Amino acid sequence: MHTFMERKEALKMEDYVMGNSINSNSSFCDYTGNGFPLQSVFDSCSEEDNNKFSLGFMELLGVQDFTCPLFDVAQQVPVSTKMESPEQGFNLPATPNSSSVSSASSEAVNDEHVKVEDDQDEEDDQQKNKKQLKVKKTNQKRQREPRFAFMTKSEVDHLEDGYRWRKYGQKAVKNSPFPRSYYRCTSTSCNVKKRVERSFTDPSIVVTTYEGQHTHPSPLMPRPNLVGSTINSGISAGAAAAFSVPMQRNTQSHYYYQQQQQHQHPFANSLSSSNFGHNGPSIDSSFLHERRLCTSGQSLLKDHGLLQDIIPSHMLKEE
DNA sequence: CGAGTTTGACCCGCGC
DNA sequence: GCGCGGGTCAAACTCG
Repeated sequence: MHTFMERKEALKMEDYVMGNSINSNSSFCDYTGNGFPLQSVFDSCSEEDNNKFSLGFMELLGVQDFTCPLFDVAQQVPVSTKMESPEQGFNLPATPNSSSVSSASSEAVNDEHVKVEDDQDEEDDQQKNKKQLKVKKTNQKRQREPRFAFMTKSEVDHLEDGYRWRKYGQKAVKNSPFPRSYYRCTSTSCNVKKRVERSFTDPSIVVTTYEGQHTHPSPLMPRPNLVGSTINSGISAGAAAAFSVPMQRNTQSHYYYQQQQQHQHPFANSLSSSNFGHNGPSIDSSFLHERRLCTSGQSLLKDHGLLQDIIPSHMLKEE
């Protein structure tokens, strides 16, 4: 946990990636190729997911139409394992009980089954736990929450975003001297996770990946629904709350607000400036264009404005 | 003492 | 099938 002063100091450093070291030192492809795969940015990308994405996660962002074509890259999760409907998927709070009906139900059944089996051998508690874990994993693995990643130039790894996080893991990242930290929202029944890692191409850049949606208001942001309006963009408050992008809070609102005024929040800027949330077709084509260019993997990053903060790296490529 | 962090071990998916 | 890497768990530890 960083003190306010530390945060403040760090935030002074905060300078959304655009026009900064990343594009000067490396392309996004370089970047994503180093411990931050494209799918990690937005990896809910199957055709089916695209629909869900557009109806759920991106709906939260106020974006619908542009998502499908945008996020069909690098999809790795089998379609059949994903949420069965938007209502069961991204639209619902990412709680263990509701993240996926199919998952939750099957999980419960399997858990029960496993328990019955293992009760025969009481000494096998550990094994039992592992079994349950295994079952859980096999069922949970399939469903992936939509992820949202953005990069921030900051000296501190863990950016304050209004939510409380508990670190549950840290892993060394291949090809990177910087470890990746795993955080979970401390609120019970809220299984939002985030990963924080530092770009090794530019150690001053922190890559934060959010996964899931908060099922509760920010403990440090008593009226989260005001955030959306404050941002003055197409982004919904739900999206802001869901992905808890570092933004203004009561305790640090002034600075954050200034950040937003000067740089604008990545969400705010990119979304509003791109007609996010208005189902505008224009954004679709432009993003599509970017994405195509990106997937071609040829171009260098240019200044997209703040889009670079929230748009997956593969979308940030530009001719 | 509770909440959060650290860290080694484990599991799983994926690529070869 | 095997090895690697990502993601998670959970015991031990730290801190307030």
